[in-house]
Amino acid sequence: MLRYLFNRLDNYQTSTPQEIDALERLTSPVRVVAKGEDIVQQQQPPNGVHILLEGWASRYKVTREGKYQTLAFLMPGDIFDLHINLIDRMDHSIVALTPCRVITIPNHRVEALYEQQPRLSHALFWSTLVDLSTLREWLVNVGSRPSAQRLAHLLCELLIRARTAGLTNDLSFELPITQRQLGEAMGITSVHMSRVMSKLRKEDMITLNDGRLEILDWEKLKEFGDFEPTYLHLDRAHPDLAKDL
Amino acid sequence: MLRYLFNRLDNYQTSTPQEIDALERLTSPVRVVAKGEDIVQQQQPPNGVHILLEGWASRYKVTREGKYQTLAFLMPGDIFDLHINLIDRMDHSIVALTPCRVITIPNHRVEALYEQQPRLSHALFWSTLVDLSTLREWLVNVGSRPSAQRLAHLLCELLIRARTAGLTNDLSFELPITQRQLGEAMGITSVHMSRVMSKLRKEDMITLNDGRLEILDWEKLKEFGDFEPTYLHLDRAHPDLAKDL
DNA sequence: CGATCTGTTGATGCTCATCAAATCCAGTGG
DNA sequence: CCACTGGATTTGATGAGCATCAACAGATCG
Repeated sequence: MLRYLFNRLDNYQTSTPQEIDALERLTSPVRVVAKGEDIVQQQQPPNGVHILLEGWASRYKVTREGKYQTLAFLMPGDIFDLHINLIDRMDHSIVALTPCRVITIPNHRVEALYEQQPRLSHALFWSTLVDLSTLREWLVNVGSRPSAQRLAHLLCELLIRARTAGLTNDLSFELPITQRQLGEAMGITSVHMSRVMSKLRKEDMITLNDGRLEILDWEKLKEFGDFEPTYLHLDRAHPDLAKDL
Repeated sequence: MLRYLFNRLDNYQTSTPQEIDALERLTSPVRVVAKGEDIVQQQQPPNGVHILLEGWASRYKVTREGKYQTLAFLMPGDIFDLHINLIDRMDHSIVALTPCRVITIPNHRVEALYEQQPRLSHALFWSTLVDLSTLREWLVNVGSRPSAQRLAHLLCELLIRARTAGLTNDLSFELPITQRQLGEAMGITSVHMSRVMSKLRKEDMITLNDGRLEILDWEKLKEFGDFEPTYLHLDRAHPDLAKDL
């Protein structure tokens, strides 16, 4: 059930069957969330740590002007809002971009996990730090790169992340996200997103059909998008992950 | 010595003299860093938790095109890179914007702190979560707001943060930051920054002389910048902090 | 099968970057 | 003490990048 999550954690350290078991026993029943529905809502008190088993989601905020800003894309195997229990109200929401299956570890059980599974806790902690450095890189992306490079950078990141979870097939993976949603992540409109996407297509870097992205020329896309995967901190267990593509 | 830090932590919970003492005993000697010099450098292994005693600094990254993107401004009392020890190399740098005085808690002593001072650890943890939600808000700012509102929003945030550390005098505080540096934080050039700044001045929202910012009309600036301080999570100890201005 | 959502393309205009030049100021060395 | 230098700020002119508005085609769905 937690296959994708542990695939990802393997990039930090290999988990033991006991640890996998310990984590599974702490979780609540699976919650099914329909596309478009909020998994976590702004203003609500945080109720625990969530793990996305299936589907894609996005963390977002809305400005007074009604503009949506996506703060992160969440894919199967992602664990989110670890350690959020010190805050009394969520300052953002998380919405299901596709039908999702989610499990939750209630706050009171998280403490037990820290005490009883320190090694696993470190791995989860590591994944939180990766989320944080990814957020920093997004700010660099939105603040400092022109839109075409911004998209190229994002697609590189999503490929690597999908790959660490075991969601890829060579250089392609399911990307069930609309151009409008991609635009909301990068601070551009869906109209401009369409133009930028077609540029990457015309230059033979990618194809995107039926919600499946295929990267045709990894080196070119990586170079064009100024993508340096060091911020994903994968080199502890697999130093060459981004190289052997 | 840690006055500003504990002022800020007071927004979460009041620390006991014993806790203040415990933290002070863990720190290394004060390090003096010249203006323009890096306090923490990209590629280096993280060497511990840092506390800024005096001066301002910025967390930043540089793109291949040579553009600087500021990820955070650090002011006296800020503690940074808590829990960073799980990552093997820094993915960004921190530079002193003014002459700075910094102390460091080495990694091996941080563990002891967690064990011996759980209550204090929670407070430090809380400040890390606030940094994280501040980063999210920066992404919203850069990705979704026009430049004048972006600046207004940033200035509101800086006032509140300076205020929680005890660095303000009514509605004014030392802001020893050039317009170029402000621009690098918001993804605009220094030329455009100058125009935007003069707009806020002309509309009688602020003055900025000799490195001191004064907010002339808090309500107007807040409204204009779409500033909602909930993301700073100050309402646990002082629900009205942003209101009683 | 109409209704809605998504993606595409064209036309137009605004925001901000870029280039350039002038002013101001702090620091430096003669 | 003053000339010189380099950084910070300001203002103007021009152009690039992206938003906005609009129209349409294809896909999806109740």
